Amino acid sequence: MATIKDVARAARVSTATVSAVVNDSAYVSPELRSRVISAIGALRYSPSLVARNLKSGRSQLIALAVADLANPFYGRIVWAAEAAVAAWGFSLVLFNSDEKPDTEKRILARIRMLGCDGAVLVPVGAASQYRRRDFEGGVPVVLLGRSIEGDGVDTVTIDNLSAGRQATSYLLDLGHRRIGSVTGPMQLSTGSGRLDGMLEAMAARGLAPLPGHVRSGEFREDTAYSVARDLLGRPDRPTALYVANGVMAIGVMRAIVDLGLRCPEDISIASTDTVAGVGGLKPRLTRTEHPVNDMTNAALRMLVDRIEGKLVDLPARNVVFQPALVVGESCMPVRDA
Amino acid sequence: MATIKDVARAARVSTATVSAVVNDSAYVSPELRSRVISAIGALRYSPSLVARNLKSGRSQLIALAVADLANPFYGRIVWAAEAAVAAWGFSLVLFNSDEKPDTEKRILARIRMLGCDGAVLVPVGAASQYRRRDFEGGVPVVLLGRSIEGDGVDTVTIDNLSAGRQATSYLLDLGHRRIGSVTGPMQLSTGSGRLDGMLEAMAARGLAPLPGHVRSGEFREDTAYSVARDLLGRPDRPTALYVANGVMAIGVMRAIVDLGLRCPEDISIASTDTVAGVGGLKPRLTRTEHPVNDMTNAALRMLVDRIEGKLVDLPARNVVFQPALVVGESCMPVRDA
DNA sequence: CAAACTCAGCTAAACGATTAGCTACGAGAC
DNA sequence: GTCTCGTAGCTAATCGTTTAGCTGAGTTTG
Repeated sequence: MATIKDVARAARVSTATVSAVVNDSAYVSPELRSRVISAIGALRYSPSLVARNLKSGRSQLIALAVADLANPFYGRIVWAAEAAVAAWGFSLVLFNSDEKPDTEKRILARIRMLGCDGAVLVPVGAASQYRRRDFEGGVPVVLLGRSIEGDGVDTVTIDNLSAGRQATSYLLDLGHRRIGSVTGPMQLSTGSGRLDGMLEAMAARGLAPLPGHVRSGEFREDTAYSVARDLLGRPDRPTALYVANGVMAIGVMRAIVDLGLRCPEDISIASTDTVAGVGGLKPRLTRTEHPVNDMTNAALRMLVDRIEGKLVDLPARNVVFQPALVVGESCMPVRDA
Repeated sequence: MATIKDVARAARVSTATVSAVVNDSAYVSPELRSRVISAIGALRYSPSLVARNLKSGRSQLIALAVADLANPFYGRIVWAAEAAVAAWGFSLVLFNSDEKPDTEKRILARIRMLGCDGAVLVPVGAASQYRRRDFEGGVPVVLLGRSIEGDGVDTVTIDNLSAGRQATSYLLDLGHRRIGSVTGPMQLSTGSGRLDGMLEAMAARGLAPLPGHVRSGEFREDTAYSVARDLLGRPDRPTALYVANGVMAIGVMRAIVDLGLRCPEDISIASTDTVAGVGGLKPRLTRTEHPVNDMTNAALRMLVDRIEGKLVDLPARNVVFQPALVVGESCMPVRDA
């Protein structure tokens, strides 16, 4: 690989002149400029970002650590983040913490070593270990999707309470009273928040789920499948279910099919989040959706602001997005028992 | 951020000694070693990969450029690649060329500037611009998923011919004769290969699709939707369709629903590839599946071999994986007309 | 006892850029 | 003709590591 010295030698100028041409940072006479340019072409020179970054202290890298890459929801975040990062002139370094706090810790250390200019994190665990700018030293961070007690750090989240409330209210409006829920881990805001919203909606009408009708577990399809199989196998099974995320909804649907039940005839399903691209298959889920693109863009905008130092002294900001109810065909009015 | 000099000063040793302790690259007396270790702890020192990489010429970065991040198929590749890259001790830099050759070109330049140690590329366009080790100078590359004429570069692909043949043969075995196809761009091996496989299977029984029953377009849901709407709206519509990828299959399914048709009663669908997580929804697709994990791991293993210089002189290898037919409920025997 | 080894730990030169500060040349002012 | 000023382009320091090669004290050997 050709270096700036090779170019300087070939063009019979100093490295400073080459640098000036490359970065357009100082006036260079047309004569020398053209010599430099043709030397660059001849040697197929491209400046080393590594060297440049060592000098400047910037790496042009933004890290994204998601909680579970296997979940298509995070796939959409990755997609949006890549586009946003590229638009800002950075490159995206992707990590998967796989819902494991230990892995996340290693990732944070790695992000620091790589000298990433900033990081967007979907936090794992309930830890308040995330502090702005110095969560592990120096790197600005924005938390995405899940909120964390440990304050002082910028966050972008969804209103989980509202998500649970909206979906459940829809079921209640259809006349359902015996509503169950398959929800995520209680230590995550996305788990407890959505369930709280569901309970709140029911409480507002003087209702509460029957004992055993609320189950929580990991945000995974197979977890949801087995939980749903059990829950729906009971004699007092609910007439409707609120499912707290997209892949879980798929698992629940699979359980319904395998139990010989039909959706929505035998059981109505409303969820928060869905899996993109299942729109063509029957029944289309009734669910609340997240503005994934807007959320991701907001997170990156906040991060870049921090990186560019505009907001050094600003206190942490917490942006909350609202979910929207999208009606499919997975719910129908309750049949009189 | 503390540097190696700070640590050296605090521990009253030279930077060489600190380096020796950090990298375990030379014997250091227990006395000095412990001084260094405690200084590292006190200063929260972590070595700068940027500086290290400048010296070593390695970046510990592996780039992955996929053709379309919005396609869940690539989501699975990203997932598998992140895991494999991390297991090898590298970090993953992710790019989306969005099926645009221009974007891909910029990405290649960027990969080069970042000094990535290697790159896995899902090539866009038919270009033979990809040459091993010097496709743009210096960076080892493995092409994944699509093959390219321009030889001399390692590739990992799927047997597209076989995929098309298997899916179509299944439809033929069910008695279908008027089979159509919604397939991808002909300039991509994944487009033409799968169609060729389909035609081959039909030809083997002395058949061929009717004119207008074979449509090609971008590998996108909305493209497939409109193509399918048109194709299935015709009076001589096929009794079965072979759809060349997962998101297209979703689009076709949506078109079927919107036209008031039923699958599989009115039309059978067999596809290559599917969208993960739709397993719970009806009807489950009959499709050929790619061993995405194996393919991705194979690509990374080949890349790492090149990076470590084991195979400098080895000619390019082309590994081809076999698709497997997975039977769902989207097909049924043809009804006698 | 001096020569020959060992080897822990140090000094300093890279790696490939950026950039502060210097040089030297030409033009304008008197 | 000299002095000043402006400026194109150069020299060399710097970023934070790694590492070749050196130093000097301690040990062995004849």
